[in-house]
Amino acid sequence: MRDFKPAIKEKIWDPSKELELMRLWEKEGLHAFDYSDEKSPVFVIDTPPPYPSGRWHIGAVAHYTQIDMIARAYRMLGYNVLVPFYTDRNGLPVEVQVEKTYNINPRDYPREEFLKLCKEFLNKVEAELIEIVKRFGMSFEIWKDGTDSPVYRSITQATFIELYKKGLIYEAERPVNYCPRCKTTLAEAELEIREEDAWLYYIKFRVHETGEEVVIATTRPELLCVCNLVIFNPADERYNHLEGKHAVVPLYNHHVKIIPHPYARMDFGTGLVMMCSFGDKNDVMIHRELQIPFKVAITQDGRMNELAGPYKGLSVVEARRKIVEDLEKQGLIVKKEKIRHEIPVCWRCKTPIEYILMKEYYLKQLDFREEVLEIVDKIKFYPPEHKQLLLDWINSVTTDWPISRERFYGTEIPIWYCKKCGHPHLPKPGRYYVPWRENPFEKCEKCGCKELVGETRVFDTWMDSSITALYVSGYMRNEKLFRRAFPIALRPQGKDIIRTWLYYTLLRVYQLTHKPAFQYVRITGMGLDEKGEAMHKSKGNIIDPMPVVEKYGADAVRFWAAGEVKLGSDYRFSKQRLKAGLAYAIKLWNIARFVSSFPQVELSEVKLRPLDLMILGKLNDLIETVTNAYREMDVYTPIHEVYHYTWSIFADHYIEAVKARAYNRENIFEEAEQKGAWFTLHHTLKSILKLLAPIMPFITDGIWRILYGDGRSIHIERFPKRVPEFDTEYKERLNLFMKFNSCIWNYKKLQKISLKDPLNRRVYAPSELKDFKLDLELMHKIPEIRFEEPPADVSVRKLEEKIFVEE
RNA sequence: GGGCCCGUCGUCUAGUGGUCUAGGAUGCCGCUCUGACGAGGCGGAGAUCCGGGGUUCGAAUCCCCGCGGGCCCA
Repeated sequence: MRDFKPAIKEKIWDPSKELELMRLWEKEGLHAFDYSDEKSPVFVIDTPPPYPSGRWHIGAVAHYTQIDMIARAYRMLGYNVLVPFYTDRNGLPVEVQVEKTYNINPRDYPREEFLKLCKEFLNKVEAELIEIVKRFGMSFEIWKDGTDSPVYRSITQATFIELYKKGLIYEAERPVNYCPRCKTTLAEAELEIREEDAWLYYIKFRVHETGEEVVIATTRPELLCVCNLVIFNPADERYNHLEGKHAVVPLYNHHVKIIPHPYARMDFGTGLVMMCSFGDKNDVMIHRELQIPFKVAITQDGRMNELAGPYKGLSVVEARRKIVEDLEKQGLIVKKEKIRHEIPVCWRCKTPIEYILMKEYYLKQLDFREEVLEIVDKIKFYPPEHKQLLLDWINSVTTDWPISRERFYGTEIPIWYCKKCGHPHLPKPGRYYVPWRENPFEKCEKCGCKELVGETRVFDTWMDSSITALYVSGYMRNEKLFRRAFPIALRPQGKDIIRTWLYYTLLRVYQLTHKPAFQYVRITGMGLDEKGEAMHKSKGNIIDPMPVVEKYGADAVRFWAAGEVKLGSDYRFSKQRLKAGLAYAIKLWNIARFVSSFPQVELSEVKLRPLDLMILGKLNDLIETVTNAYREMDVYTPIHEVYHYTWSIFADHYIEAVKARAYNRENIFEEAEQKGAWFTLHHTLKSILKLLAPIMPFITDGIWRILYGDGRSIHIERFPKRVPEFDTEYKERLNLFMKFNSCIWNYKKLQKISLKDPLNRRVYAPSELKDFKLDLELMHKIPEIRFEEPPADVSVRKLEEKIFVEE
């Protein structure tokens, strides 16, 4: 009798084996894009360049591993996939970090030195990110040039120069969102809304015409000096008689009109509202609506100016305190009340923003609203409902995009001004310019003056981030690639940066190329902790991925990332699912261990039995479902379908049923049939491994290399194809087959018969199972199964419809 | 204040008018086995389908009003 020994020895898959494979992949260069391949369709993924402001939490790992799954799946679908990984290193976040870490103010610190500190910080965090990328098996091509590299910055500058020449960029002095801490203008997209405690002061005003006293509530008494109007709700009968009269502003004694306006809420404060220049967004809006001229009371460094009279020079907060004090002295404060209200804050340092007048460069976006909406229509969204989030944002944009920033670590705005006549000069695109350090112009092209001054400001970081789609596809650097790769295939990104990264990219790329930037957009939800709450540093509920990967392995984490929720929902951390992921890896390992006991044979030399065709037919369905899902950017369906097929169908039913034939110890089966079992086992396992490889790349490759790879990785394979000759009627019998097995297992259990012991009774089964007679008899050790209704004179127990056991 | 999205067992999900006295997975409980397996097998508990009203012969599924969560705008 032939002895079968598994080729796989160890009984356990140890996740620490992942480290060896990780090094192997790196050595073999498996993840590189093949620039020489001119035949395969190109699939470029616009990987979100992460901002190295700190280590990733487990949610970010889930997001990036999902991107990797799509990349790997598309490779196996036959695409030449380019997934670069580099980091987004421009802008405020690192500056704020460095300022805090070293306690320095960049405005009185040498610029070169400050930039150096920023760079060092970024390098350190970036190295950590790359370690995580590798450890979790992300098959990205790691690029050393991030968004702050000369090559990237030269592209940002070139696009600016181009758009400037096209007339899409202009300079204007307007009220802007201004962060007094970072001392820079911010775009609408860079604001965050926060709930804060504030004091609401009830202040006495006098009505000029009647002399009566009215009380107005405000959170910003320091703006009394620019109070331009008092309003009440038209339906508010308390104040109807004041219409057209004037209020006298305390301390300053100027007269302002009192009018009805629907913005005033009757239930807030006293129902009377004072409107000041730049008090908040509504103030700005109502000033515009009624065409009231703006008065500026706050300077660029956040202090009161001469309009504030005696309070000139004080900061906003100091002025507020002093004015309240003075009002109290004069008995003009009726009461103060603590309230919670929502205020816009700086996205990076969380300081409440002010509205102040600044001269900035603007990129036109209002004129492009309709065109961008049309472009959005040409892109396919996964999941489709998230498209609405983008449309809502586009429809809510109210001003052009201010793109200049009074900051340092960013791409410099490439402009020089004539010292004499102020005429702006733009250089030739093609290299990276640093205007505060160099000057490529000999003299002013207008007045001939020899002295030109470089611009000191930098761009909004989204000016850089919004051209990643061009950067990765070879724009301005590799024309040949660009022609094939653009518009690029896929933009994967989180829900939280739709209004920034996604919107700005579509806008900018449209302005530059008149095309949509991508074919597909895939939107993931946010990472939540185990309780279902968003992870925040301030909350202290950040989950570090490294201990998790050490305990469960990267494949288990990826199993969680793929299967936790459907695409688009927020995914929460779940130890339960990590355990399930590791258990699945071990199950798969042992299936492979069992299968590895048998020789691999060719289809041509075997005879397949109905049992084989049943499982192979079902495999055809699985292949179709899973590859279609991957094509639709879905990893949730594949992991669940493959899991179910492997465990609950292949292992539980087919393997159990085929053991007798695979071993064939009694020589009951002819050799070709025994080989049919071997073929089916190997063929099915191979297919499962391939279908699973994008999601669990380690264990699948671990098994593949031992059994099938002949030294090569599973990750250069293609997905299995449906084999038409396996599609037979037997596939339809699977459910009945499984039900029969469960009935017998259950019956044996009730009769206290061990599963390995014979069931010495005649069994009656539905006729559809007749073709599996021998398999079922051997599997359950039943002497005889009859595929008919039991005769009337025989005493039987009914286990299920058409399934009986003689008693 | 307005708009958009969402709300099914602890958790994730199937379900788009009748086959749903709501299916699966995972987790939990009990029993049992241990010869590919550290979740091998069998059984069990667990969901007033967010609440209310309506349309219909019939609603988790359609409509309206609430409530709760998320996002956007004002």
